[in-house]
Amino acid sequence: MADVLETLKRRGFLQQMTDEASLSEILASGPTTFYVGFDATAPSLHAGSLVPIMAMAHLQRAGHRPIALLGTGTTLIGDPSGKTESRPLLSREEIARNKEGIRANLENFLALDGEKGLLLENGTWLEPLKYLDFLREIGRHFSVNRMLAAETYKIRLETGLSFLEFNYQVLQAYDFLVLYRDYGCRIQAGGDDQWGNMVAGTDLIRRVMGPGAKAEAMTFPLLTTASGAKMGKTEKGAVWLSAERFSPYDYYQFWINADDRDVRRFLLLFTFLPEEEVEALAALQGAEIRKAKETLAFEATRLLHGDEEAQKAREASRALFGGAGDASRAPTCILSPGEADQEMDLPALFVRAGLCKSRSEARRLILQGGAYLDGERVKDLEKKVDLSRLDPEKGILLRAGKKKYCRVIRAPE
RNA sequence: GGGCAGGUACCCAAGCGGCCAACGGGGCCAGACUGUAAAUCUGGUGGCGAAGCCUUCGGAGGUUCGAAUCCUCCCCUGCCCA
Repeated sequence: MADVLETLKRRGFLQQMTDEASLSEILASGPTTFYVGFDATAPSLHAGSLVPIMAMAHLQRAGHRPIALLGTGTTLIGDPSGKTESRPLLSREEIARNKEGIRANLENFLALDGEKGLLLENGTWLEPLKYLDFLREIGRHFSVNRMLAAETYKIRLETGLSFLEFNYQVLQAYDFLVLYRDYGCRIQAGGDDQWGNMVAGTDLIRRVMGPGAKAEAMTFPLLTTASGAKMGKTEKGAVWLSAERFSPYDYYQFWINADDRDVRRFLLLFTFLPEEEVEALAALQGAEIRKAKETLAFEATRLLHGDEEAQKAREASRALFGGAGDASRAPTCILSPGEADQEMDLPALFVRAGLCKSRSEARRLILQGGAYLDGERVKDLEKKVDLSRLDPEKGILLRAGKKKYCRVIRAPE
């Protein structure tokens, strides 16, 4: 069995470990069960969750058994760790809906068939808990003094921390105990903001299961891009993993627009390319780096959306930005025949294609010279576009600014 | 429950009766320069528009020719006290 911990370390996955020697020993001794928790706060995960997911995939490839734990119970509480304010409470219905989306995201990367990997939800054991029993059996192991001193709650102690949220850590620790006891899960992994919650879990296991109990925790770095933004967020919002919320083309573009300084790190984290290959790509200088970015984008898109979608996205990207490739793969807006028969002025067209939010915004765009029709800059606000004779294949290509494209075509009668 | 301080556009934050669609900064958008990078510079950043109009300053009422600005009630947040 290859030293997967070493691999993870070299590829930049590891931030903190409770006991590196012990972890290494556990992983080397044979197939091991480990878990990573995911909050069910949204109907899709976003790119920020990719680090843990990729780490899980590496471990699974090395023969270990991942448990993806969906926080259907803990999400009812809300994790205050490192947050400046509490989130609105989610209903059970929302959480149930979110769960399905997240499951689909995870299954793109991991086998969660119950054999090679498991998908569990902590609502299963948290929902039936009896308050008094829980306090007596689990609550007594927690020191309020220590929890209050924790760094993750520091901000919240100034701005307000409700008793509800204060319980989050206790519940997450309890999760680990349940998984340890009932599923033989010995390792918890997660983002570095989870460190406090994870260590609370290993402590609880030792206290409840006795000093011989060996449970470990490891965290992954919380990535920021070289320009300081949180990984997985763009100005327009999160980079979702669900194709419905964030198209494969947009996903591809997200990666290809990576900052130069991030390319090496991203290739190591978000692709399975061998390290030598990554180093070769990362060594490219100047404009050549675009080759490395194209590889990054293609591989990352392939992992999430599959080979076919990745190829389509690459075709579109090449066509729009390089002049080669098939432009019909570009994002497309289809007009009904009724719509197409009406003349539209330029602002209306840009709004209809979704490139601008309001007519005012479209007007600004056009006035400032950021609007293009089939590659030609257009500055005439009044210009009418005759859509009734659009070529049903090619349509007309709209561009807003440097990077946003939309092809408008007319639906067949 | 009592006392105090607050709630202004994506965020921070001015404004405290007309000159306010609301200073400034950040962010974001566009342009120039580039390599679909970074940095830099310029312009823009509620909506509809030709002028102009319409909707905004926690919510609802009120005073006034005129309110983000004054008054009343309510909601929310933080701090201190119970």
